[in-house]
Amino acid sequence: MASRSYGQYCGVTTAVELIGERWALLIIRDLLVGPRRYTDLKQGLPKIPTNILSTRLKELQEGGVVRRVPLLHCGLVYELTPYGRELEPIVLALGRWGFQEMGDPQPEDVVTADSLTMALRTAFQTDAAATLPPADYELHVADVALRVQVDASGLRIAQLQPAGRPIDPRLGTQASTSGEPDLVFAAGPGIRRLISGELTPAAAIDQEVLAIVSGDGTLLERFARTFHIPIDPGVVLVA
Amino acid sequence: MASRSYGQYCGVTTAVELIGERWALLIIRDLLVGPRRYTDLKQGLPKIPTNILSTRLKELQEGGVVRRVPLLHCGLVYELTPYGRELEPIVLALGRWGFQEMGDPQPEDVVTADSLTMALRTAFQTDAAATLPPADYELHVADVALRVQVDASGLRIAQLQPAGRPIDPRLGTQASTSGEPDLVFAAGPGIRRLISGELTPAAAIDQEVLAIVSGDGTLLERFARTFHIPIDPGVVLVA
DNA sequence: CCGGATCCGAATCGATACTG
DNA sequence: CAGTATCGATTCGGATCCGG
Repeated sequence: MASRSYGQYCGVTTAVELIGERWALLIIRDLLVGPRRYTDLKQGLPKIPTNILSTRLKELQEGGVVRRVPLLHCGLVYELTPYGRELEPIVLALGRWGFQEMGDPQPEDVVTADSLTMALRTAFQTDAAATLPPADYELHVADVALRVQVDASGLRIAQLQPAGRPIDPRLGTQASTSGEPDLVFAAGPGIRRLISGELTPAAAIDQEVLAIVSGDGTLLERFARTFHIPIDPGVVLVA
Repeated sequence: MASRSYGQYCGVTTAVELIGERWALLIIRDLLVGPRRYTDLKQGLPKIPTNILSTRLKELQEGGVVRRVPLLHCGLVYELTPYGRELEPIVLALGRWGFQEMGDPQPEDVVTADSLTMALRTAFQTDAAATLPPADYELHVADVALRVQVDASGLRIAQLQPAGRPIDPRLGTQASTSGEPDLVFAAGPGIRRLISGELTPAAAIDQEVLAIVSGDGTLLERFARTFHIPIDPGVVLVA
């Protein structure tokens, strides 16, 4: 099954042979959020053909990136190996890099819980979080709902069921959430322009990119400072 | 020509749509060394079909990653845009990640000047270079020859012609090299095991992984400390 | 429902040949 | 030097099917 070789003895080449096939890095992105069942991955990657998903999972296992873990009486999950988890900073950096040229969504584009979770991680500003007071948000984008807790020690994101309860904690990085969030707000894909700094929180509300559901709206300012990906001006000139 | 979309509105997805096609990241790796002609790229990627190379270059231009620059009376070169150059830390990190699972070379595998140049950059330890005295190496691997200059201010690598002179300075990141190197040595692909720390310099010479051509052999120790990618023990256990 | 395997047409890739 | 053109080999995508 040795994938088509590039014929070079080089670290970059080896990396690309391990994770460069179509869909592979998106599978890894989702697994960076937490272990996932085959079906979870399929739902999180709505356009992936099932044969491709199973082929990639097999290849990633052979490459030592992914591991298959049976759950007692509960099916099985795929998870990253320690080697696979070393890709986290790379995937986050790629997400930041791609963010700058995302443009506006295609009509067919969806936002999934895992992709939004990772997007928030890519945008997370550790130093801002360390200097600002803690905050506890509930964020709704399209039909995904996230509980986002920020304090000086870092970032914690839990995925909520449409109903409002966190999903299966067995599978999760999701620790149990407690109490009520300080701010609940809903946004569309235009939230990207809040994170890029193109829009202030006030402007975002004005343009109906974002709406406050409940809680202290002034926290949006803190949110925007905690999650931020500056657009490099050099990039815009080039594009 | 909009490449097959993954159907998600996400930074990682956008990044993979821009640079995730087969061969794209290897083209970028080579362009990170310096601007290159079409023919240079073809030689540095011996197994790439020419139609794929031209297709990728077109796509990378549309994506704002690569730029086509005519040279006065001298043909033209491709170079990274500022946006493309932002990929440097990502490609270096991928190279380090892949390095750990490179294993031994396939019989067909080649080592190119650009891939070796980038490999040295991935392995470069800034802090070791800052504390160690400067050094000036000439390194031969297979039929590529590099002049590698290290001092506290950083790393400079020039590609030498088989004859021994640096190649066309017009195209180069290659500044003119001066004087004689402190150490000239030749190695095979096993140099990887020196860089990983599996082999000491003495053992590398012993096993004929590496041979000193001229100069002060004790500098090999300094070389090994300057260029180092530790193998994560966790990885080995998993693999 | 979970975790895939199979089949088949469409698109892409790879190898070679050829051209301004 | 800098690519196109062509064409068979592979892979991908979409749908269906299957065993537990």
